[in-house]
Amino acid sequence: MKHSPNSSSIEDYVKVIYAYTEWQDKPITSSALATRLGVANSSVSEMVRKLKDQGLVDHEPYSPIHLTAEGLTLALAMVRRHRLLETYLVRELGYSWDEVHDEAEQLEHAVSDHFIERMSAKLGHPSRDPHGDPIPDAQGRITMVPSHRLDELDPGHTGRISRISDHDPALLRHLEAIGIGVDTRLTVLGQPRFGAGLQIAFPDATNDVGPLTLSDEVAASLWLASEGAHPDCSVQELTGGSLMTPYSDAQ
Amino acid sequence: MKHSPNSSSIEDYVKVIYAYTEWQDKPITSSALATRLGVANSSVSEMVRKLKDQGLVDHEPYSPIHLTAEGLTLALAMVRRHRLLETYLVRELGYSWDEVHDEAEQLEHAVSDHFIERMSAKLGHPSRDPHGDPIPDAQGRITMVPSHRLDELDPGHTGRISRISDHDPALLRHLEAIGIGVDTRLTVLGQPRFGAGLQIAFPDATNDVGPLTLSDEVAASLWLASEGAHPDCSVQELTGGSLMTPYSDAQ
DNA sequence: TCTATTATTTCGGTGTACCTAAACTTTGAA
DNA sequence: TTCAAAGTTTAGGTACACCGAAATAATAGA
Repeated sequence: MKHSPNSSSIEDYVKVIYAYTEWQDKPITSSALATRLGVANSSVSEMVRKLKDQGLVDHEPYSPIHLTAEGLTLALAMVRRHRLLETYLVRELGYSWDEVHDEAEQLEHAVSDHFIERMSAKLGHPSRDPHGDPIPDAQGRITMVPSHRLDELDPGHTGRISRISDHDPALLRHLEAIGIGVDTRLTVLGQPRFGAGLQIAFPDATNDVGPLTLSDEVAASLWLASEGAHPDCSVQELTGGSLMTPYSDAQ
Repeated sequence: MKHSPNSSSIEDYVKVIYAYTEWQDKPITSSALATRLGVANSSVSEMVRKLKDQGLVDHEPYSPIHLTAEGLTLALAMVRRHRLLETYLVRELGYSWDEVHDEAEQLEHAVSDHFIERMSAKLGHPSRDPHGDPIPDAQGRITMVPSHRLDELDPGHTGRISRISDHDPALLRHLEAIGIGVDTRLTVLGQPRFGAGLQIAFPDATNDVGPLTLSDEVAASLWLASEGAHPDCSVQELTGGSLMTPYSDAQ
């Protein structure tokens, strides 16, 4: 029932379980969790049993792992912490885009709720972090934006980058170097195939370095929000038991 | 020799050992360390052995504990972290005087050196925290101010409060309520005796609530810097092996 | 100087979060 | 339908930072 002295490992496990389903539906498996946390499979089995005892996950042996409503609440609180911290480090302490992740990773376990809310207020309660990821509010609600992974789009699709995965600093520097950031406008030219890469162009004069080829790996780290039709924000309630499902463009 | 994965317990032990000798000379004993850390004596014995193995303290069984040069360097780094964090929380995030200690206590183990230096720069490299305690610079040097504990002064002594011990939030609120803060000007009227209290007056019109009696406990938390003669700052090098000795007024 | 008190250390044991290796399920290819 | 490969859990073990109780050293008073 209660998960009293919120150890930072528990917070990490729950956060990774949540993150896995943030942009797709398949629940996480034991080994995927182990890989993402950088621990042995056996450590995951043991820890998942503990998370289950504390009511944070549902789990049957040899099956994937799901967050309970309580686990989801904790996960969203951690995601809020992480993304607010990243935003704060960039805006208030002059961190560069690619430096913030590791610092936020440490800080998210150490700061108090009071600290988080002060920070949020000082920043004007932002709803996106520097990578374009949505920041849950204090009640765990998230503002969603219609978006697709670049490597899942057809040629001709135009929009602006709404989100960039923040796990590889080298990638972030590379993207910055070639002029791609959150809100950069792009047109998809050639369809991506694994190993073949993705052709894109910058419709904006400001970024006009002509067509560009991105590797599949890079394309998979970029999300494009369509222009027109769904400009921004369908809000979903996430506090209760309902899992977040990313907006699915049915065009 | 090396104290590689700087566990936060090690940091706490070293910090407390240092703090004990910051305002007087007697080295700390095993049991005093245990009390201040809130752990059992047996835990201290064990941990001190480890600190000795890592070259952070000198210690013979049944004797008091001294920091080595290396230990002092680590302690001063932690003190710098703590005091810069307190200053930052007050100045940038609107924390009140009495809220900062616990938050800083957590954060000092989690933030990177990069974070600390950004913060220091943003604050204009302050040399005092909100309690008036000196902040060591990045090389571990401290700017000292001549000062005495209020309960060690004779009647007639006049000066301004230069430092207030930050360990009791209730005390801080009380002092604020009766108009005493860092830089408040005071005159000592009646000599303190244990259990009897200390008589003081505010020479400043702004604080003129007349003579006041403070308990010995409160008086022991207040430091008075003399006016005139020694206005501010004799600087001592603290990086190497030399322990800090508080300025001693020979008048 | 001897003893009683106090201070400190040693000893055996706890919980957490890891690990490797072995045992066990599940899955999918033949 | 079977069985080997892949995925998962169990078993046994480590390091860390604690604990209380027992043993030992220091100290101070008679």
